[in-house]
Amino acid sequence: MHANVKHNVVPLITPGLKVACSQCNLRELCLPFGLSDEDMARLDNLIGGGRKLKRGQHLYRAGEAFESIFAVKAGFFKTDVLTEDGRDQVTGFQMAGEILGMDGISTEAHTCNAVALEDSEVCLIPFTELEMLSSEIHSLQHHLHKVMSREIVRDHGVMMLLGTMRAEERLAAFLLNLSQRFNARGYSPAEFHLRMTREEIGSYLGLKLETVSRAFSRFQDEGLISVQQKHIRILDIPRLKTLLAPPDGRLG
Amino acid sequence: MHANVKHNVVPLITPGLKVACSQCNLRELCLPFGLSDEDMARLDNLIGGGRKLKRGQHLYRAGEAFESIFAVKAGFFKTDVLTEDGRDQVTGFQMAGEILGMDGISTEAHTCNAVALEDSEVCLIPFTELEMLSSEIHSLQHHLHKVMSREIVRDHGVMMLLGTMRAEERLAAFLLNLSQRFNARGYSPAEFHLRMTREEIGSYLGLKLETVSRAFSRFQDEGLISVQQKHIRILDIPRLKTLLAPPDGRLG
DNA sequence: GTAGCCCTTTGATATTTATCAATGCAACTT
DNA sequence: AAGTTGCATTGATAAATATCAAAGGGCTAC
Repeated sequence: MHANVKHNVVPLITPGLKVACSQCNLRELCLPFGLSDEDMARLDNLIGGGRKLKRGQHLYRAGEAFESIFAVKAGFFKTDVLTEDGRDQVTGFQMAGEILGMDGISTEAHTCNAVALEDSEVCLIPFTELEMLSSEIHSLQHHLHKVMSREIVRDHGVMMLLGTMRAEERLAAFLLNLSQRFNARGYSPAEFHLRMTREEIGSYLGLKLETVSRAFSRFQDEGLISVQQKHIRILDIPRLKTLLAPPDGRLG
Repeated sequence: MHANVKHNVVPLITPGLKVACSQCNLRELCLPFGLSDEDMARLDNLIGGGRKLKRGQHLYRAGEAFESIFAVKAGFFKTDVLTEDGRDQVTGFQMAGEILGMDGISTEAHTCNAVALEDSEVCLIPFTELEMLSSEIHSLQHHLHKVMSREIVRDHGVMMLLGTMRAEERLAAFLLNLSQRFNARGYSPAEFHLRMTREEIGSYLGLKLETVSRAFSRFQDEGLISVQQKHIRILDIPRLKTLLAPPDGRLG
């Protein structure tokens, strides 16, 4: 009775196998998107072996030298930024097929922490080698740029969320985003298991954990979702979506 | 009596001249950073002529086809995202030497609007050509990646601001950020002219314009700054910085 | 030069979210 | 199996910010 329930075809994870983009079920979501077989073989060649992490382990920490980016092969991560004065902001949650570590390129050092929220596995992509290969393979270069750009666009979405939405709107947006991403990976969009705590959700959404908890309870009372600890079932996706679009709209 | 007052050497703008990275005073802040003379000449060659914009004009709009990124040569811009339901979030303010438009790479269409907040000039950098050239010039490729990564890091900083700071902290961070960027361009870090309205500041900071106005007034009452409409003079930078670091610290 | 408009400021009040506190639940350990 | 610990829920209250409203100031355009 545990989420996530597979609801259709795509077999997702083949744990224990040697990393190889050409064999990976995530290739359409990940860096090798659109490469020819030949080019994919060259990419395979530069990608370092996979690395497994236990829940709670850091993939990298702020300040560490930047050498690679990472593709999530299985599992679930959070990234967060910590300032000297003790502020802590979760900047994202990453799942299979998503790329981690691009923040480190600018300063040659990671600027945030990446932590596995469940037992996970990543592919290691040495960045200098990736740049070299992408000079030769135009579609790889372009796709890398798209991935980085997509991250910028995603960040703008988070700014929108933090800057303009109230607590329940933020949580609705968060749930719908997770739902859509699980769906894209062949999991149920309606029923899933949260890997993060209320506090981590709160940090991501700019809310306190109590506020997150209350919003969950309210959604449950209203029949939008059912919540049992970390197990979420979305009962009414359309109505959840309407929470994001104020009916009359502060359209000023 | 108008800001911004030049406080040292760097002559910044040479309006009317043909764009040429090799002649540009911004080259150390901008894309050609670190290129040899020869490579810079090649970059010169691909950069389309400059484009001038009057205050209020759009450089691009969300939905338009993406073809180029832009380097701000002179002036001041804002970028904002608008959703169907009427939410409006300013995602950044850009000044000389900064790059605009990288959000458009991922979908081949711009995802936000860029508007000149004063009469401005940009260099047009056709992206396909830039990719081709950067395949050949490794340092250009790497610097482009750094610029994109820097944008991601900047966005994380904004998330931190929106997610963890209260109104006065946000405004202090905003002013200190502007101060530092003006300083880096040879302008006074203590005295400058805001190009944006209180509402635009508020949108960027996730606050209502009245809250921004009150925070300005409070800072003035406390002798931290002097405000006269859009003219800002920072009187006590160190004390403004302490506003960002809560003395005891919510260091939980 | 002047009228009009937009921007800004300030006050009073309402709303939202945080804080403080206590209890309950569940998984993990021993 | 019981105890421990961390996580989640819920309630009462406080604090922060938004909203509504009105008036003043400065810039722009005519």
